[in-house]
Amino acid sequence: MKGTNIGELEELVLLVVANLFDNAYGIGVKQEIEEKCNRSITISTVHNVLQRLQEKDYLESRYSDPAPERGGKRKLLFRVTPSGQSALENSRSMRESLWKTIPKVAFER
Amino acid sequence: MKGTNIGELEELVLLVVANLFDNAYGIGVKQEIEEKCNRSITISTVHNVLQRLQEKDYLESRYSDPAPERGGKRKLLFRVTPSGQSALENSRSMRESLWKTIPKVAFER
DNA sequence: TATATTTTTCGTAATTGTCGAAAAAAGGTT
DNA sequence: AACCTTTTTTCGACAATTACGAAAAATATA
Repeated sequence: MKGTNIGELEELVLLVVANLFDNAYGIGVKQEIEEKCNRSITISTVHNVLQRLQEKDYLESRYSDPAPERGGKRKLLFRVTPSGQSALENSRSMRESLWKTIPKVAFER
Repeated sequence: MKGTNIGELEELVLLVVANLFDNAYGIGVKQEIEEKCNRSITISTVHNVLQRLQEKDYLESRYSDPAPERGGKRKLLFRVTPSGQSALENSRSMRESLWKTIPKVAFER
């Protein structure tokens, strides 16, 4: 079922957009993922995911004014929607409840 | 990069296997996902993921004795490996640390 | 042997994850 | 103006994961 589920990378990007708040555009997200998550990712991948999340209504976007710097093109800034917030909260609480009921023996050797 | 990441469904199945501990075989996992997670999934999908997780060394398996019931075929029982446990703990702590730093404004309207 | 039941394996299609290269937009150079 | 450099987004393609239906295997019972 398309659009109803949320993939692993999609969830990560959603969390990073929430963190960056008003600097959440492609390159900002890429850098945050590489620094905070110690995971390499290309800018194309980030943009692809951002766009898909917007189509799923988990993100919304607007253009910033162009920055007065060399190459300072306008940025496409993203923000988590209420649906996006719910999706995040749902996966979090689902996983937490599963963690809580794991019997100790499951991880004994 | 194949085998290095862990998908959303893979993580869920890993958590469910840990929960079921010594009843973690295909159908048990399917039922647990449908009941606890309120998510429908076919048995083929579950088996596919179980197998891939074993190839990634996040699960190990052994055959049970056949059950003395009509159709009681031997079950392929799964168990989370130390690598699997690490993978689970890593994604959990990564996400938790991202949750902690989300500014309040990010979810304000 | 034939049938019904439980479980796993196989083949295939849709969605998600991934990247390289091209296109756009802006400021600086000549 | 014409050209180059930088920042950023868009496009096109392919790989990995997610998802099913149908077939095969193994077992008990008739």
